[in-house]
Amino acid sequence: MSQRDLKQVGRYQWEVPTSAREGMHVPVRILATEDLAHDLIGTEALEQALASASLPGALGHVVMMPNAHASSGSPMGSVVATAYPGGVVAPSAIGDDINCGVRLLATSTGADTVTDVEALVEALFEHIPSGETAAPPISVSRSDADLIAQSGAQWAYRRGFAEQDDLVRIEEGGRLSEATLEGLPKELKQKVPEKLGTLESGGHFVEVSVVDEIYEPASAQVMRLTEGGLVIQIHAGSATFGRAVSAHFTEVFREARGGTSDASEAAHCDHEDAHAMSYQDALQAAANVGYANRQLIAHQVREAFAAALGEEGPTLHTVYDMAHNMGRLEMHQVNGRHLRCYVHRKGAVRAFGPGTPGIASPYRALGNPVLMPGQPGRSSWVLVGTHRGMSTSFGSSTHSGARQLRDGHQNGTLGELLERNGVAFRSHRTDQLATPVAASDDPLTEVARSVRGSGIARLVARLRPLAIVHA
DNA sequence: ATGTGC
Repeated sequence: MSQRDLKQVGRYQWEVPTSAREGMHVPVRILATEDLAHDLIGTEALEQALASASLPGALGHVVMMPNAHASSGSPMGSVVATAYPGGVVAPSAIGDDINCGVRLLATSTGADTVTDVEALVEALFEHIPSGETAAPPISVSRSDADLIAQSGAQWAYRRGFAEQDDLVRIEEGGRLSEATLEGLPKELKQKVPEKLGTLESGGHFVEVSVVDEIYEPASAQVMRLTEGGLVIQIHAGSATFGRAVSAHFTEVFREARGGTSDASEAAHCDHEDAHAMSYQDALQAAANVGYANRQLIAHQVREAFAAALGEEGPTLHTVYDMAHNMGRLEMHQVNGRHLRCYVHRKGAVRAFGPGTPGIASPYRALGNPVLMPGQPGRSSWVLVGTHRGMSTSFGSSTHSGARQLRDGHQNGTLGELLERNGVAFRSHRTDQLATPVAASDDPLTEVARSVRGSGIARLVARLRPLAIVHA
């Protein structure tokens, strides 16, 4: 495929036709500025998107987000919808860390009330386990495993780690109802309590930020956001369990095909197959572990605030909590027909437009809240889903406002960036601060401009980091 | 994204 295959189909939309590669059932649509779209030509990420468009039963088009990058199977930052029934489910189009996602908490007080940021980041670092030896901050018994898998964040509520108000503002109420651990190998079930309530040892983080700019005051108010207000983002997943589920079913699906399939081909399974149904149940269980995990971390954040700031400390309300690696059965308009679609979102979030069924009740009329963390040390965004996104991206937006670092575009390290921007930082890993970062300090990144320009979500607020606890 | 892996 060459540049000639990339056709502009909208101001921020580019399409690679099915003729670009043998076996494609649908085109690939890139939602990006011209620069970002052209940067994808010749990349492994685009090859992976073309392969995703070849999955049996693929519908409409494969969506590539502006910051899509190569992963295993489908690109991180892509949406693949398949016919249900008639199509397939592919774990690698969902992502290994099932229900990796983001929670946003907001306070009713201004960020300026926190005078000692160092003490706060220290308290967060102490209360939220991370690193290779991280263990759950509370006792999680083996018998908790089934409850966590079946009831997600609602398990946390019953154990006193959540408020009713939290549950209302978590996607799906923090609980998917078809989840079960039945039929899974014992070693796999044992993973559930292992790292619950921890940031593990990778790219996850807790970030304290200030609401730096509000683009839509009325929407911001519904989302409990005020200019200058203190907010907290939690980025975490299903605490090793999701990866175990993904690995297990990738193997199950490969074996079911006689083990003959090319290892480079994404493992997949017909939706009607019993193996796919078992996978769906385990997928929901892993998603519930993710919701429970972020709820438990949110509880620890509250404990840390109380420890650092005492009685004068702010109350932390949940704004929203959403998955960015997940698969769901949904209804969508595809080429004028209302169809049941199985929507794989990998590095992509649900961003339903106003009034769409399935949106958490406080936001039903507004539209699906979208949480888009940026690169550590730089801006993050809160957005809201649109009607336009329903037809453009199966009601999806990207999970990150950070663009991929291109060769030759690095300028210094994360440590220098944090120093320059006055961001407090704690991590068990000494190598994190040496991570190379991009040169651009433009607060409205090209990714955010691409999302806004393509119309899949509207910007509500921009967040500026004050302190980060990084895994 | 991660007690990666060729």
